[in-house]
Amino acid sequence: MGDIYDSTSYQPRKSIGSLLSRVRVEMLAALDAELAADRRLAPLELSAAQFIVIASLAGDGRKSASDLCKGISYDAGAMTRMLDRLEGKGLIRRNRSPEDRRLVHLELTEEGHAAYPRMRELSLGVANRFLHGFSKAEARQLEGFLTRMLENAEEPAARASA
Amino acid sequence: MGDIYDSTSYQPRKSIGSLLSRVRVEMLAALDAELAADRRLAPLELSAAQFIVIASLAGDGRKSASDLCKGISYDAGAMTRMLDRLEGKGLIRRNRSPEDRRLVHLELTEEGHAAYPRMRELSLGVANRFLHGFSKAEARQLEGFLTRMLENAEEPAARASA
DNA sequence: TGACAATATCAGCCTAGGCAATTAATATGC
DNA sequence: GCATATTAATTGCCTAGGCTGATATTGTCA
Repeated sequence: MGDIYDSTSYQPRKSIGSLLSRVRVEMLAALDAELAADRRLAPLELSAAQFIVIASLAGDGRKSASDLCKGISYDAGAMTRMLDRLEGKGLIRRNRSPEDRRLVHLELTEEGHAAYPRMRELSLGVANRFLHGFSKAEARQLEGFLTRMLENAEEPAARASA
Repeated sequence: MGDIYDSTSYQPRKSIGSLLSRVRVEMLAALDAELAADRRLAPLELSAAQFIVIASLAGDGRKSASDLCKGISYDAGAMTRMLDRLEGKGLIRRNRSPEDRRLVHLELTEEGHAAYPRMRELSLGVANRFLHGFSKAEARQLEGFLTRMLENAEEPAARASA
């Protein structure tokens, strides 16, 4: 249960952090390419980031902008502008909440709902491609590892291994 | 060996891609925080991205800018500017190659070499913190999973699962 | 050798996220 | 009730990466 990396053998460029970043870059690039190549979705010029927002809204109906930010650790200012773009494309709608007028409730438009299944399908294809050769058990294990790393992130800098 | 995710159960926000992005964000933020908090390194105002470049140069001596770009899939234009910054901080040196005058050989300055061990130490601490509770076998397994995903990225869009 | 392709670096423009300050609305404490 | 704190959304400013084209240098091929 001790430290995983030690001072003599640790190679930053080959560590899990670097690998993670590179895999992420490749997955995002792959999804962007799919979104740009799809005949139906190409005109919308969607990015992977925008897909995540739409997927969040497609999941459980009505959310506020700040809910989204918390959910995907995204800057609030950047979120405002992303919502501007998605609204401009006619994929989402903003509604001031009557109960709490600070809030803006977000929902997919009909067009957003119509486009989502295809987006989800492309995303699924990319995920499966990157997991090619994995058994289902391995994939679940990987999910578990990443989840545990996220939980470890919560702990406020426990000053491990000075 | 079939697909990992299927159309009925796939939840984009909870898939490996999303998890990966979130873990990466947290790790980068943690490293940025460490770099900013360290008494010795704080004046250098280093970012996690800059650390990766320095780590690459600290590894095996002399590389060119394009070598770096290929190694970490980074834009060439962005690399030029990052090297400008690192040169401005006195951490690296540029040398036009005499053999091939298109190339710029890069190397750490004395100050760069002096600062690197501490940077590496902080990075190691962050990595170990995120892997808290992992056995060494699990960590190796995770490295293997990510490496396999990277290899899967190579295949030019095999049109899996249309 | 000479035309043309390829490569490395760099500079300009665009996009987009992070941060700080602002505004509006609500919650809290006295 | 009123002053203060808190929260949500927004805006402006800054930074930094991605893309395109320009320039210099080298490789290729006839």
